[in-house]
Amino acid sequence: MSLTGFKRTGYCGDVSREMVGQVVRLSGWVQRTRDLGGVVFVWLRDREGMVQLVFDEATCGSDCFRLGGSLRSEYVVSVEGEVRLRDEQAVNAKLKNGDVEVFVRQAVLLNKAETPPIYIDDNADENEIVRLKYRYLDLRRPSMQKTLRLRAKVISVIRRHMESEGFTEVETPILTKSTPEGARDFLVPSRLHPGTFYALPQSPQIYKQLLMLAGFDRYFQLARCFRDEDSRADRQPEFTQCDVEMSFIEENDIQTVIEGAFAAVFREVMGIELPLPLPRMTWIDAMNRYGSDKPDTRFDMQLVDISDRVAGCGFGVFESAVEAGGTVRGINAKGLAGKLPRKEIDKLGEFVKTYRAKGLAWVSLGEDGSVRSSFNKFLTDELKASLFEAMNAEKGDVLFFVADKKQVVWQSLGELRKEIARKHGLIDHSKYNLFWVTEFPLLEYSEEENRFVAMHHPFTSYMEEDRDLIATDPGAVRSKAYDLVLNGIEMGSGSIRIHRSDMQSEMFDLIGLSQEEARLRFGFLLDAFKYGAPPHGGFAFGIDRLIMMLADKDSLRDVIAFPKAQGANDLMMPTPSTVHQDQLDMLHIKTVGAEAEE
RNA sequence: GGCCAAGUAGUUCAGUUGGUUAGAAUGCCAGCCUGUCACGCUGGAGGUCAAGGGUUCGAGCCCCUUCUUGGUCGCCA
Repeated sequence: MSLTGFKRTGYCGDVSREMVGQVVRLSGWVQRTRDLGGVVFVWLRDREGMVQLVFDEATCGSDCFRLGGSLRSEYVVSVEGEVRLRDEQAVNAKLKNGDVEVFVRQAVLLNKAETPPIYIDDNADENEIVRLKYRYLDLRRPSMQKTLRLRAKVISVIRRHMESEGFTEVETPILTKSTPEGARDFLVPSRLHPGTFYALPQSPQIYKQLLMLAGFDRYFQLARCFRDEDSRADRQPEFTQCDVEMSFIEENDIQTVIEGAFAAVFREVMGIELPLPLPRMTWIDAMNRYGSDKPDTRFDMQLVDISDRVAGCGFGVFESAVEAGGTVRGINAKGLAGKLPRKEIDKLGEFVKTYRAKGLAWVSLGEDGSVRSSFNKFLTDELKASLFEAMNAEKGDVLFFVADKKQVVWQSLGELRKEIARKHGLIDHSKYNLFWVTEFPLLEYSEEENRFVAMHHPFTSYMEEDRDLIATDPGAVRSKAYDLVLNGIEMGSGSIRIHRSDMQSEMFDLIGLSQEEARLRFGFLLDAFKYGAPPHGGFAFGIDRLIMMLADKDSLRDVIAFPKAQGANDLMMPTPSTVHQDQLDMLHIKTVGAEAEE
């Protein structure tokens, strides 16, 4: 049927008490029908919500009444009818406009629908596979509609904030150049240049630095980025970030702009005032206290270094770790002795092993004054007193210790404190703890590659006061890099960049990138820096993750309209998919994986 | 690349020690019903138990392989 002459007067969800007596025209999808024989009730749904239609033969005539009875889930209809107040006992309190209903006078069936494979209902609990396969139906759910509209609002707020701060939005290419270091690139073969490839951008990093050189001074972009790495619940191969760069600035200048954007989002979208400036925490402080460079500070349970106190205690695990240059640290699960029986503790022991800890030492202080421990034999009164003092231990506490290399201790205890907090409800979910982590190390040593690699990226500047360490102790050099952290999730990161080509070459040397390779990959950048590059720095934060936090979702898939599944595939289309040999020929690709078997 | 979990009706799930024709709820279809709102009542249809192989008189269940999906470690400048 056509829609001729049937223009709607408003949205189903907006029909309200104030409209009683009015004749309205509505269009939407049938949510549910209840056919009582002599009267048919139909819930009609559109993006604003639902309203109950009443098909009564006396009001709408026999043809229309028959049509009402033939409606099924997700049929598309337009109706005209009068808004009436419901009888008091017939009010549905669960519907936002459950006190009114529309008595249909005319109806047009615009389209039928097959029985949908999933329920269009927020309470439905379908498998992710089915939801993703029928994403266009999944998106009809009110919660999905709400989340995507929240997303649009957040993006709008960010864009307005950046514009008001004098930033110019510039689009940078999607077809760009593959770079060494960092994540794997998605590659696009060139038809015109056999054997060569474009790469999809992991971020517009180099472009935005070149824009600073070009004198734009303040740039931003809501940039789509691509990384060919394995997915996680909070990691998609394709994602959107707000990418920012500024000239003639120091750390605090860019941080002020960024936290202003977050404050605007929290104010306008959540109605929450963030106290500015946001707190700062140095990287080493974050690692020592929380075992993570993105600490969740909504609960305490901080790490305590007990390396000095266990020297000579006789417990081989502790002593050998310290002797090997490692460390022994612990956390105190306050008052959880009753909730952490031996079996639970053993599970936590398995838990830390996934983070390469070899084991988990523990001391449990019973309410009755008893003390049980995995290293009871070595727990002399003297050691007990020392440890309890260090750990601020009282009756009812459970102490956990890991002895290993610093990185392993940090990570395993950092994850363990989060795991305990999650399981025992120690997290205050009403909090939004947003703060900066600063002074990241410039380099980290890669055991695998047997060299230093850039912790942030190789364009990051170091702190002047650490210059002398470059020659003597590169691993200790701090950089002008900073992350923004929200409730234990990394929102984004940035840095002050290197703006002189000699310093950039020095950096490439440090990470073992040969002059030839550097010239091949970044020659244009080194050249560009010769023509008057201003001091500059920037930041980029993930839009998807921010929305995930604001919408209180556990997965990025819930905040992206058409997300990828874990295997970076789209289950709806589906893709990736094979292509015709003709297309491959044009791209000078000769095989389709057949020879991979060899 | 590793580890863990899952895959049974359109959907969400149950399925005992390996034993008759694989069940429930919901959805769907048909009939009845004038105030339902998770409408109700009656009846009906609906299954490659992910795929392949093996063990067995007999496999949804046990074993092997593969595939798919989720979580995760590594990885993610």
